[in-house]
Amino acid sequence: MNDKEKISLCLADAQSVFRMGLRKLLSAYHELDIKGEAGNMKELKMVIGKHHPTILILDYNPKYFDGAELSRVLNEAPDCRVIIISSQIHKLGIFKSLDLNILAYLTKECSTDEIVKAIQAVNTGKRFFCNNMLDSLLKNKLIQQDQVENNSLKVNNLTKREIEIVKLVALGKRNKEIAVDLNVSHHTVHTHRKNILKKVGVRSALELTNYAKEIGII
Amino acid sequence: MNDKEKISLCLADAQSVFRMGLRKLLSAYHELDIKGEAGNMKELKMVIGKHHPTILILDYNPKYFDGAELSRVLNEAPDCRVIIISSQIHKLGIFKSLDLNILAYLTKECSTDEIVKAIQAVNTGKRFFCNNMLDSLLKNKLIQQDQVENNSLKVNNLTKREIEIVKLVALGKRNKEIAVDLNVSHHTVHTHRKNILKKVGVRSALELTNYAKEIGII
DNA sequence: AAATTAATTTAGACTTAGTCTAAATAGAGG
DNA sequence: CCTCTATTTAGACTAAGTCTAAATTAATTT
Repeated sequence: MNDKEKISLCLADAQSVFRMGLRKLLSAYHELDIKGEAGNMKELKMVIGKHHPTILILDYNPKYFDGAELSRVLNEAPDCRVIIISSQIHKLGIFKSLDLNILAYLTKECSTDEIVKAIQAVNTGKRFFCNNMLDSLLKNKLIQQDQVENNSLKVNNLTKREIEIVKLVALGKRNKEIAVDLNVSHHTVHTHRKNILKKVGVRSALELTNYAKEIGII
Repeated sequence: MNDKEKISLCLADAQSVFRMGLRKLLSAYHELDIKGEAGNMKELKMVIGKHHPTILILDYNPKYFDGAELSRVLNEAPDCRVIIISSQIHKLGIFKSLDLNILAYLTKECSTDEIVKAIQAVNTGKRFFCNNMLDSLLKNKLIQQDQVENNSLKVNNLTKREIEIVKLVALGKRNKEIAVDLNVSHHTVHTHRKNILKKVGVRSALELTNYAKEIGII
């Protein structure tokens, strides 16, 4: 096979053992060409700059791959399609990330078959969500059944004002502080907060904050 | 090398890719003999029963490995020493688990070097906590500096009564309900609760519940 | 034995958050 | 014009978290 016909891949994961496993798995597919690996942000910038891969497989754990820097790097590499393969659904900026070139979301527990399928789908510009990921999103009420359609997701329920409130609540601000910030009565903030909790289906500011992190509002 | 001198290993992890990586990593060490793998509880019971390994390397993700059943299986295999290698620190029943034969805790991001070191330590009956794990526990205030000593941990701060309260709070019970349960005034429950929050270093019942799950109280 | 300390208990005052009902205003779209 | 949604304000109530204060009991030390 001509090298130019090969799918150019890079692996970014803080878990070196997982990278080893991915290499082993993908070595059976001769149309795939693994150009390089990265265990942190610095290495990722290097391999992207050096190899310009068609596809990047990324476990985006924010402890090792800074979100803001990641956005910048990926924006500078618009031709690089991204597969997120994560064990940390909690910190997925999943909906926010749809703006970027992230086409697939996998969990680390998904089958090797799904990993290969994801690569093939993404290579032809299609989206792919593994079953684990969809199950997890459904179970955690991040999405409803009617928001899943041909492996694409449509969200989110909150209004502009409510999202403003969520951001401030997530910062740990009190209702009265938020009221000052937004130049409204503290009763208003109170009501918004109540409506948000009901809409999102959580019971406290802490749970709401977790939700906000999950869907990438903050 | 004689087979009887080899360290008999089994791998239990829902992530097949990670198992592939571990196999690849450990294949370089000829004193290690990987007897079998398991991706779920059913398979784990089979490989333990069949191979009676000296060491089990386990990512104990409760979604795939039921905690209660795990305890039972490990109790029935008292000679099997366990290395936990997890990406989900949040759900670690770490202190509770010290009763079992779990001698080492690693994160999936730790270096391959530390994995090998852990196996060697555990093989000679020693405990091992990787740097990531200790950092994480310290950062999340699950332990304080003075609770780390020669790679062993001494906890926990809470009194008997406080632990009773925590359990009931974690069930979502109200102060007045707890007061009835324990035959004390709701003021008492109130004060206990306040003291617990302060002692644990959290700010709400929800955070306390998370803590209780982390340290294995519930 | 006495003193000290930790654990458990009770109490009151205050702030904040969450749950409820109710309603006014403004804008978009049919 | 009517309706629907978003936004706003308000009051009453329950629950939880923060504060101070103190009494009783058990365990430990001196």
